[in-house]
Amino acid sequence: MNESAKKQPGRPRSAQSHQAILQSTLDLLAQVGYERVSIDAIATHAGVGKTTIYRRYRSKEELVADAIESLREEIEIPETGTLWGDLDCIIESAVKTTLTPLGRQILAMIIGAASSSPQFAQVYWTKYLQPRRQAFHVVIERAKARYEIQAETDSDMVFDLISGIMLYALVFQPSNEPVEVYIRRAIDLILK
Amino acid sequence: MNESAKKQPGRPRSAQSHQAILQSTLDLLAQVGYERVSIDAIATHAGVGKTTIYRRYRSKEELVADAIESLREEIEIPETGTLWGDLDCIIESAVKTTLTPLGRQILAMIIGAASSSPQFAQVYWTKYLQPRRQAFHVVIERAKARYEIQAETDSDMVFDLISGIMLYALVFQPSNEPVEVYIRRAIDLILK
Amino acid sequence: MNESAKKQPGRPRSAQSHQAILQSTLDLLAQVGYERVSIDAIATHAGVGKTTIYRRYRSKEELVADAIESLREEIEIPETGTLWGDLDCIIESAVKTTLTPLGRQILAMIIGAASSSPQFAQVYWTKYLQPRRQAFHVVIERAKARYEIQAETDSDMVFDLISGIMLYALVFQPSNEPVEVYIRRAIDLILK
Amino acid sequence: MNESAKKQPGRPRSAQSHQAILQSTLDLLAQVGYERVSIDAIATHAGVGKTTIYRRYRSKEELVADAIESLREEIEIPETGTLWGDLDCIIESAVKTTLTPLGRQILAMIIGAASSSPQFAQVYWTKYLQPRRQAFHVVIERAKARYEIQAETDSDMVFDLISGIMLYALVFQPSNEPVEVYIRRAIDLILK
DNA sequence: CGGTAAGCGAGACGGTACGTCGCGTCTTAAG
DNA sequence: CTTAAGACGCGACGTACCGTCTCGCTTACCG
Repeated sequence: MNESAKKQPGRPRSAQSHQAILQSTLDLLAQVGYERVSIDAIATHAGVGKTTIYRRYRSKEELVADAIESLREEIEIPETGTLWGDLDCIIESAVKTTLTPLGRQILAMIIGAASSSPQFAQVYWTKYLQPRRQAFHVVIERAKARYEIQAETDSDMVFDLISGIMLYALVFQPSNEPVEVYIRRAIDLILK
Repeated sequence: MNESAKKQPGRPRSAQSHQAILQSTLDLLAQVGYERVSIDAIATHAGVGKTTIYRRYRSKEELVADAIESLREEIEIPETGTLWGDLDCIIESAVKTTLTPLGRQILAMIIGAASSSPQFAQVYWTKYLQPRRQAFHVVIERAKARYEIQAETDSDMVFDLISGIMLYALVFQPSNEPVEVYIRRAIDLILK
Repeated sequence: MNESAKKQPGRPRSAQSHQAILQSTLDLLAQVGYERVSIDAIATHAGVGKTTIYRRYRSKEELVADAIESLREEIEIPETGTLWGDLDCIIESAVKTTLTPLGRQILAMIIGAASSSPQFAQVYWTKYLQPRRQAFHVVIERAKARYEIQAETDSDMVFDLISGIMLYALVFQPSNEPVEVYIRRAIDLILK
Repeated sequence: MNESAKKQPGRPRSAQSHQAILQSTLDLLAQVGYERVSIDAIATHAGVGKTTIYRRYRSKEELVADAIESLREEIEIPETGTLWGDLDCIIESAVKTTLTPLGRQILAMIIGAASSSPQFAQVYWTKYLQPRRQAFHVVIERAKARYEIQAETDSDMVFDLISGIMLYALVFQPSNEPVEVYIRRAIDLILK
């Protein structure tokens, strides 16, 4: 079958080291932030030589990007029977993954890199946001079928608005309410 | 009037150097991004000693923050007579200032810093967003008076949604349309 | 006789690789000097894995020592019939083997190592200098028998003086004459 | 006078750091040898940043060369009244400075470098050996005036022979006698 | 003649030192 | 008392070798 897979000579790269590197990267990233993580620190924390990191990644950016990649969990489409039940699931899940030190750092990095290397943000868009947008589409279609919302609602735009307000709330905390409540209010306004 | 102004002895600080520093900071910020600007480079580019920078700012962050501050233009509340006329002005102005390399860098910086030092984002919120939110409030109130939109519309939440979708669009370019058109569609959805 | 020689099982070590390693070591040693030779480079140049080198030698020092060992040619005692005929042969041979990039590197290495590990120089002394000293002794004894020089001449000391001046000339080039001429003048002075 | 001397702007290089660097270099050089000294270690030992070293020297070689330079003491021409009195002074002084770990390391380095960059040995020759050769010339001339040795003796060649045998003795320890005694015997043979 | 044990090439591994760069501070002389 | 210049201590960067450790193969011998 995959005839090229097992052909390369020499000692194979250690999956264990690989995992340790990614985990340490995420740990330290959450602790001290992107700027202040040093490759040396990651290597030490992972019990690994710097070489082993640089063999896999050309730079801190690449390493961090892959570390973030690695923790992308499965998207599951909630099905509670009501629109707001589904939405609450989505909000909770999104808030949970984004409203952490690590989440903030990742977003900051993506936005920062987006300027110099747009494909970086593109990856995040393709791998992370796009699938959720589609899951959201399903939720909205179901709600339309139940006549909970108008048939002409543009689910993509609604998703983008929700993502936008979450990004915004994350950075600026525009309200004194808990984020979840604020988000729910916003969605309420969008969906009338 | 300001009797204390001319009191301190010695050579006064050069306003010319000050300006050169800010301009160079913005130039290089737009060119290479926050991370890769070096104080040395700014000093050289501005024809100024590093001392002169560090006398005014304690760190790169402070310098960059002030440089960004310095280009904040006056907020003017548009008054075209119709809600959409006003909104178009607001959108155009916002897009114009944000959709540039410099704009992106600034946002990236704010979001990045927001994680480690929240007061950084707070400054941006207070000095930049808050006034615009208030201006937006005026525009919405006028529209309410003209019965263009419902009286119970929460102008702050609408503003946040718009800001959010702009932030989001800026980073992820979720659509193939020009940003302005996309934003306008979004606002349309919000205001029904 | 050597009943243990052919007993060990498994694949025997490749004499071809062995030779390639030694040759590559000497080549690179002459090209870039002891410090800058890397085992990796030797392995690559010899078309051999690093393992194959480290199975034979514990360190770069050992490898280089053996490589040098390997090129030690037979000492032949010249017999031209006159003292100076013999001496000329000795000088020419010595100059020829020492006044090359490789020769210099080897000497440098020996002297360098002599400080940290005296047995290194001792090996060179025992294996290289001692036999020549004895050959020289024969030449001198013959000259004494021919009454060309005084009977009480200490051949060892003369040999050491000659070796010393050659070492010295090699490093410092104290004269504008060709080395051979300079050496001959020195010997002349020693033997009156 | 020296019109160019005091013109350069900026903070002058710290003579104190300079001294600390040289001293630490010599200390560590004597302790662990050229190969095993690390710039980091020198910097730490000297209480100095690596930058400060690299601002002055491009490489370890350059640094070490200058450190060695720095400890060159004054040459004084002995005047005991007899040739052998003078010679004993010279021998003792030479042995004292060369027969130390540091002395050996220095010689090793010079010889090693001589191969790749001959001007390195040339410096040592010009700055160290040449002056001693001249001092030695004076000693020999005085002995000639006292009719202690033949008038046609070539003092340079004698000096070179002595230097050579010392270099040789230093590296190979060809005899069981103390070095001073061995050297004295050698000189005796040269001068008949 | 097929098993077994060492050798082989390739190359990844945990380290150490390298030489460079940027930080924010300090020290000059010049204004 | 500020300025331009630039040295300072520090610490991270990414590279190059070190000597060790797997890998999946030969390659020879021995039972």
